Amino acid sequence: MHPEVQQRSTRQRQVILEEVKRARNHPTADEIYERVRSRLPRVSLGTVYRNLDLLAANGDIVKLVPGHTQMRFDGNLTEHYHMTCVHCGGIEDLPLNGSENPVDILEKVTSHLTKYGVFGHKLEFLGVCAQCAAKGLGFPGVDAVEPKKNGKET
Amino acid sequence: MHPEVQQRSTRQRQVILEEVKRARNHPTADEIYERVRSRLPRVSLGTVYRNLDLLAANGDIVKLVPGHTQMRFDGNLTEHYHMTCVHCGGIEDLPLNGSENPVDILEKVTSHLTKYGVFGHKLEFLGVCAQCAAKGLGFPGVDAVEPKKNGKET
DNA sequence: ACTATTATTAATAACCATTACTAATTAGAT
DNA sequence: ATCTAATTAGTAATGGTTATTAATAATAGT
Repeated sequence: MHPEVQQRSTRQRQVILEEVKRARNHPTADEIYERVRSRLPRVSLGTVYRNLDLLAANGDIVKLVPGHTQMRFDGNLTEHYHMTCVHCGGIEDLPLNGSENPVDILEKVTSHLTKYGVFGHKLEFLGVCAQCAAKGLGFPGVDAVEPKKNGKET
Repeated sequence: MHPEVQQRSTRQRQVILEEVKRARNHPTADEIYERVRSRLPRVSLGTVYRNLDLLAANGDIVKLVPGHTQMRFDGNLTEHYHMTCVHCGGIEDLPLNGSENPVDILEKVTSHLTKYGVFGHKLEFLGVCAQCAAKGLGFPGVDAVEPKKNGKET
């Protein structure tokens, strides 16, 4: 390909990498920013963002990207699954015949990866972490609903 | 419980519901806004957002919420799975013993729902929709990388 | 129908995570 | 030591969503 853009080794970059490696909690960019700032007080937030992306592109760290960024709405109330297009971010229903549970679906899809343009999946579990459980927070709907500023529902 | 907040029937709300029901493409809030605006030109974007949430709370439509909003970073390069806490949004590794593929994991987890605070999962497939495929876009990394304004990697 | 109450609205400002911009700095090659 | 382009700090801009507020309008009670 084209001549590779040579990458320089900066103190900022190596500290950012160290802090991500050290963190045990899948930190956000601003969490990394704070950690780095305690060592390099003049570091810029933009520098942190740029290097996190760069390090992820290098494969030194992993960037956890949500399946989609904007909220989307569905008038179809029947249980079904979705496919997010990695190009346009659009969501469409995944036509699945005769499967009723996620395990069956996953098996079916992973065995016919190329059909419907599917080449992978995002699997994410929902739950309550130990820290929140310790605060008495339980499963949503089951226990008390945490107070909202406005009394609005999610 | 407390006296239910009575809900009024407004033209805006019913049009918004109609448009979500009619849409075939899991529209975003601003897409709904545009559709509604063609029928009610003076509708406000805030009204659309508020009613979408309200309709979703009523169970009339479904709100597709991304697993997490902020980007997160992981220094652990070994393949593993994550759990998003529905309360704090934090991500933690899911301790799984002896499983190596998502199917096994899903089976294990869904059969021990209460363990580790897991009560559900988000399953999202990644692929290329028909529209993008028609434009010649293929799987990322396999075909041409779409041009970025800045030449930056994701 | 009339009024009172209060949910709802339009309009706009605020918010927050992320990205873009720009002039100054600095790593690394010559 | 010098040169050059990658990188930075600082800051502005962006985009999706939420909050605020005064005006409007849906419903219950009369």
